[in-house]
Amino acid sequence: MEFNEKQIEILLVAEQLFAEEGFDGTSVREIAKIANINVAMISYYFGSKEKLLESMVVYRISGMKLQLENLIQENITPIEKIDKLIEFYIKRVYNNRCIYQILHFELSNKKREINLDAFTQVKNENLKLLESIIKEGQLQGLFQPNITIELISPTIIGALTHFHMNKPYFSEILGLKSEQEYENYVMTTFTKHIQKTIKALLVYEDK
Amino acid sequence: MEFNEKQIEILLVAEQLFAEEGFDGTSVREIAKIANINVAMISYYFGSKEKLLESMVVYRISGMKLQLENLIQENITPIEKIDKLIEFYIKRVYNNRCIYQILHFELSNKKREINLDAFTQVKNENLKLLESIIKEGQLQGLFQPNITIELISPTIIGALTHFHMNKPYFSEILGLKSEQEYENYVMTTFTKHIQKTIKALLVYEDK
Amino acid sequence: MEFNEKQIEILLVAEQLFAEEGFDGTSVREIAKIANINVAMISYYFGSKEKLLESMVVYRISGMKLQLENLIQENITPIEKIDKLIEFYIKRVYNNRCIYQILHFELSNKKREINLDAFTQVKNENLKLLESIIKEGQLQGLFQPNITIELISPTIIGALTHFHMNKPYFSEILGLKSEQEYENYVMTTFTKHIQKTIKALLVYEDK
Amino acid sequence: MEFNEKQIEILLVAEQLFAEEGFDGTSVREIAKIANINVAMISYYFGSKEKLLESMVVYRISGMKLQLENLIQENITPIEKIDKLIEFYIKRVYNNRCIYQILHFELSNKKREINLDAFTQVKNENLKLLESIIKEGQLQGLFQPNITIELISPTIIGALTHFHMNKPYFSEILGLKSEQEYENYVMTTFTKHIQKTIKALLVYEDK
DNA sequence: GATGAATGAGTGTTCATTCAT
DNA sequence: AATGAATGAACACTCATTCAT
Repeated sequence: MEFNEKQIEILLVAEQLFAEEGFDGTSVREIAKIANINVAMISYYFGSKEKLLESMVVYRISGMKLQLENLIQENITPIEKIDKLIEFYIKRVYNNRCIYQILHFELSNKKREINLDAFTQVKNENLKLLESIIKEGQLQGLFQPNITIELISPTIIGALTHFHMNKPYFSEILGLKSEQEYENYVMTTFTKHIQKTIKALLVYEDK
Repeated sequence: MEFNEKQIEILLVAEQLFAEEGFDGTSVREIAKIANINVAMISYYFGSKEKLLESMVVYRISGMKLQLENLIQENITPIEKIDKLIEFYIKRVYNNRCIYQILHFELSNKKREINLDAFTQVKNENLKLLESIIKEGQLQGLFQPNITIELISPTIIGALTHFHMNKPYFSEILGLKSEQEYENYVMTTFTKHIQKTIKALLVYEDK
Repeated sequence: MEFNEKQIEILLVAEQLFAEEGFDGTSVREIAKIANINVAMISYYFGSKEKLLESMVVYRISGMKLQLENLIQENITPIEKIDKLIEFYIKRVYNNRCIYQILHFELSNKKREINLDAFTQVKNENLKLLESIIKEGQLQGLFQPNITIELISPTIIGALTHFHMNKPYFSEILGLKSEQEYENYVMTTFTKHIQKTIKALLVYEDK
Repeated sequence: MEFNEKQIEILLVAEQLFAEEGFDGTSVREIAKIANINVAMISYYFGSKEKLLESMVVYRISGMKLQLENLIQENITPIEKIDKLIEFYIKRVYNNRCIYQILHFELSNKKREINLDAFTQVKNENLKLLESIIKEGQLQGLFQPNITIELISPTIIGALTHFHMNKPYFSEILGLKSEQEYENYVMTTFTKHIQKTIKALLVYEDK
């Protein structure tokens, strides 16, 4: 599916609004007003408000697929790979934070039924990649056995999501005064914290 | 603020619906129907739908306050305290998962402005308690210095929240076939994973 | 099902509008405006526009049921019974001409699916009554055999309906200048014409 | 007014839809989709949806005009003429049942104002022809005097129209299982019933 | 001559809330 | 104290039509 310029503009406006006010909390009129188009255009272009959301998912996920394959190829240690993977992961979630937030909500919303196969596929690929890195590390005797690999990804994304959802609170206690400072914190201190946490987990010998 | 029996029933019904379908996705008629009361009761008892949400927050948080004070008193090692704290923490979030989920989204919703002072206060107390434990451990040379204490709590809650939001996905890949199995997994494997992760972080010596 | 005063007022307004402008050609706002009520009342009272129509049918048909049973009991000749039946029949259709017109249309409209069991029942009862009168006449040697009884009723109603649908045309060529004159024509000349027609059919010996 | 091939195709599609779902119940998009043309074509070719209807009337009526003139010329008895006229009449209405059904309702619709002069003209010609046949029969002493000639035509068309509008009901009670059986019934039993009815009326001596 | 894009007005319905009792 | 009736505003969506090309 391909989108024209006007459609993409609508998608971007809608994405921000959905993230800020929720899907149900956003009216098509609001979207139309901000996107500077006629209300009817949304039905015209996407069919319905729900289909607009689906198109949004398609649009965003199509831009997430590839990219990280070459990460594992590089001739670096598993530890470094983990660092790189986490950095890449956090960047991706942060850059796509709107759609992540929207889906985060709609996923847990029993009412809506969106086709999330593409999204699940992305998650599965991530999981497989992570698994291969960890197994490589375990073979080399660097990582401990008995790692619940499936819970690593939610630890990373969950921490970031929670942090971001409570942005005002954390900005306050961490003294982050601008959007720039906040983003900088995520990309440095926060990323390092997560990297350290996961690496610690991997090498930590439980009694 | 105190609530009578009928009000509490409304709060419980509304809590579940808000969690399942979102605040905007739930109509007062729906609540009234399930709670078996007249629609007008909601405005009558709480003033408005928004104030109902605020009352819900007050009601739930008032039941969260105290409790953990005596945790730190016990004559056990900081490591054991961390274990206990995390277990307690996960249990609390899991048992109050509905209100957590609701707040998770309403917090990040620019439209809504709920008074969250009580909630912030709880978070601050948690943070202080965690801080005192970690500092105790650091003094005893058990924990590393340079821990970003503020990011530990979001790591715990974030992981759990994310896990729970993607319940269908994780139930699938982990083979959890019933509600009971799922809850059991959270209380054992998941809890151990988080405990291990945080303890690893605290003792892990970064190069 | 029972209707209160306000509901009946809405039904009457809607009936006239549906008859004049068709179901699809009438908006609920138009009904609300003329009935001097809020638009939301229609959904509130009847559930939807379609259910309003169904209620209208129920309301009108419930007033049609009984009545004619005693017609056949009277100790008069079959010929006189036919006269009485036709007069009664024309009066009933004419007095309920709005709902007849509406149903006439909606019946033949593939889109709509209204529950017409009650209406069908009325038709069947009419048919049975007519049948018994004609058979009585045939037994007495007054009426010819080989009457297609099922086609008598459509001849009567069809003629009246067609006449009424083309009211402007017939008023013109028959010089009926007022509503009163028109109604008077229906009740006298038209009725006599139909009575004569049906009686002729019943006694007419085909070669 | 002349129509090109494409216009005629649109008219035919629209005619069927208008008959099936009513004028207001049919959208131009629906017509365009089925006729496999662009939506804008309808406004482009006909000016508007309403003018499309008017064109349809013009188109259909132009094909109805002549034809029956030679019926009366033939050297047959008035009775036979009546039979022929009714047969011709029923065939014509049946073959043009779509436009008849449409007009049936739009005529009685106060909203719409279609130019029906051509249609009225056809009706007047029919009336005149019928009148001349009956007067011929009366002169020959075959028909009774005191016939309300204007009510004969509505009796014929009305009966057929009513029968057709209630097609499902009559198909049911008459055991007509296919379109073919139905049409056959109209052309034989129904036609004979009407012929018999009208002839009976004409020769019937009222007490 | 013909059409895809776009529009403003209108559709039926649902919303949270208020009012009279 | 409690509620059924009622309301105006808003909802997503569809309509016939127009316009630029």
